[in-house]
Amino acid sequence: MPSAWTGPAAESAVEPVNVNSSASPETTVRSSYVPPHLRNKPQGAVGPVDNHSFGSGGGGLGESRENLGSAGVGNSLATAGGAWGSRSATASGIPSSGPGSGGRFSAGGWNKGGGSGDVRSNGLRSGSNGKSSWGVGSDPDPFPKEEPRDALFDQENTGINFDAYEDIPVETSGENVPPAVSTFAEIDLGQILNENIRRCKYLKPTPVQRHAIPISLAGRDLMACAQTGSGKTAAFCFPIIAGIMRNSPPGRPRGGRKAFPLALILSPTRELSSQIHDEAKKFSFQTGIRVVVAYGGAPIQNQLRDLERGVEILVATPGRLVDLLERGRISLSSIRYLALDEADRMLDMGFEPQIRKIVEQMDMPPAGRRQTMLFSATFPREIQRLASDFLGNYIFLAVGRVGSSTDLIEQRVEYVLDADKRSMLMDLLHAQKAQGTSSQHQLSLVFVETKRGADALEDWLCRMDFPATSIHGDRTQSEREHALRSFRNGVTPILVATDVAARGLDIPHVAHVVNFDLPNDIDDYVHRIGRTGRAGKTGLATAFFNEKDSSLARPLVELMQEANQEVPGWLMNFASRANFGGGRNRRSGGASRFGGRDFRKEGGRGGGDRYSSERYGGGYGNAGAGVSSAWD
DNA sequence: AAAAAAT
Repeated sequence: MPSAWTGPAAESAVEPVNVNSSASPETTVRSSYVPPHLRNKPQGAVGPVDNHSFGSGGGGLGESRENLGSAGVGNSLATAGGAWGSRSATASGIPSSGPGSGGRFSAGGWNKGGGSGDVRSNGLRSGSNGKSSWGVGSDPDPFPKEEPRDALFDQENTGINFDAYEDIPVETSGENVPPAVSTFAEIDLGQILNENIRRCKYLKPTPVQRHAIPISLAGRDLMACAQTGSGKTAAFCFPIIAGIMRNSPPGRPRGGRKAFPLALILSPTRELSSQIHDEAKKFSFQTGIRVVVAYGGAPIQNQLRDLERGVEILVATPGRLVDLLERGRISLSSIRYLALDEADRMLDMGFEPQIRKIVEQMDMPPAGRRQTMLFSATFPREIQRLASDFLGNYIFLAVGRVGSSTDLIEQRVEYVLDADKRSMLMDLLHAQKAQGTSSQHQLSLVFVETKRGADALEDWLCRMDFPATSIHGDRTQSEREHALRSFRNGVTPILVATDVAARGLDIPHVAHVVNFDLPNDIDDYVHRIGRTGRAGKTGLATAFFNEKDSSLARPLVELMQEANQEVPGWLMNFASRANFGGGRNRRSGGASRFGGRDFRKEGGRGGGDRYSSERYGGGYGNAGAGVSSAWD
């Protein structure tokens, strides 16, 4: 069901890279994952193979992404009319309406003549130029030698407010917990990795890194509560990479069709896997370590070929990995490191059978002969069972959410009838646009409840001339990747999303999260608003609330009060009117913010014992509430 | 009730 954006005309509007002249290509074109089916392809093959529905515009998309920071992209930066900057667009001589974009850009309101056919051809050209100037080396080295490499390493850390990390509460428990470090220099990660850390401009470790890295380097299993944006990915990648370098530096490919990865990183969504893959590749630059990603929605042949070329670190979603295992193309017998990211999310999504199959029923070495790291935002019973089954004598680490219970995220709730939501959203987006400067994108992430709703809203926004795109599970993988990329780099600074984007995705600089439709579960709300105010920056979250959301009123008020937010009187009324014991909405006061506890402390070690609802570590607000359930 | 994930 292609939306307006999937047509060539729409594509032309979103394709140009942003217009902000003050931003260099290096900082505006984010590092992004190149899916297997786009790698090392002769140029002409990209469009058709890619299978996205952008028509003839397709080839350019993959290309411009593949050549980060290339001259080609710079070219389009200099000339293309960005969606935000009508003035610049016209100043660059781009017609205010072009072939194929007529109707949609006549309504005015957002910008006049932001995109055009000319722009699209520019985008395409940039792709081709990039291709020819940089080439796509046929070797696995992801970083062509000069500028592009710096571009990649520059991306993640710009503007992280490290001071905001200082106050984050951290708690550890377990036997002989290795002491935390306060600098990277205190840990022996090896020279190459240290160099990559420097390239990434990581000046000092984040709290989760300070604790998790020494724990993992000491060879201990780890169960950790930490959110994306806290530096979690590096926290489990550094020890893996350092360990591989120290104990079994990558040698020749083993040959044969079966791959024998040394480390496995499981994550719930394709986008998250792809993001981890990007990070891991940066960290293992010039180590010889090969990082391969495998997930569904992309042709398996390319992943098979990548695996055949050798893999030390495999990043995967569970479904595709099971497929590959069943085909006998991967053996887990060499696994020495296992990391499960967003474990609660994976269980929510029904992955437990696949995960258990991967970890327990294939040929992976058992706990004790491998090192296991489990990350989860909450600690319900299923996670606890998973932990006692997968981990041995582990250390428990809980890290507060960056910006939790602070005023880093300003939460607003507006009473809006369904019929008025669109016009209200329009007002917010206009206000958001007015706040942005020409050099700084003000990204807005709009959550809706259904995939249909996402399509509808995106279509409407586009018709109203808002530079919007969408991400949800009915879109093809390449559409999803393109949407995310185009959002991240500011081409379409409005992203309409279902909960596929609620967790895990680390999108820097989201200025505004709009809950166009509120979720039913307060946990989901917390995750959604967590897309803003990241890495110590401030953010704004606006929710549209009406009678349909009554059951969320009480937990929402509690949450806002904990975070010292101003709660509107009418919402208080909803909360007091709400029938008591609103089932699952009542659960999880604080676990999503400062999560959980070491349940071993409660004598519930092992199997069937239900954990008590008693709390521990009360110093951090509502810690641990998430594990008591409505069933108790 | 919806979303995500292997085909």
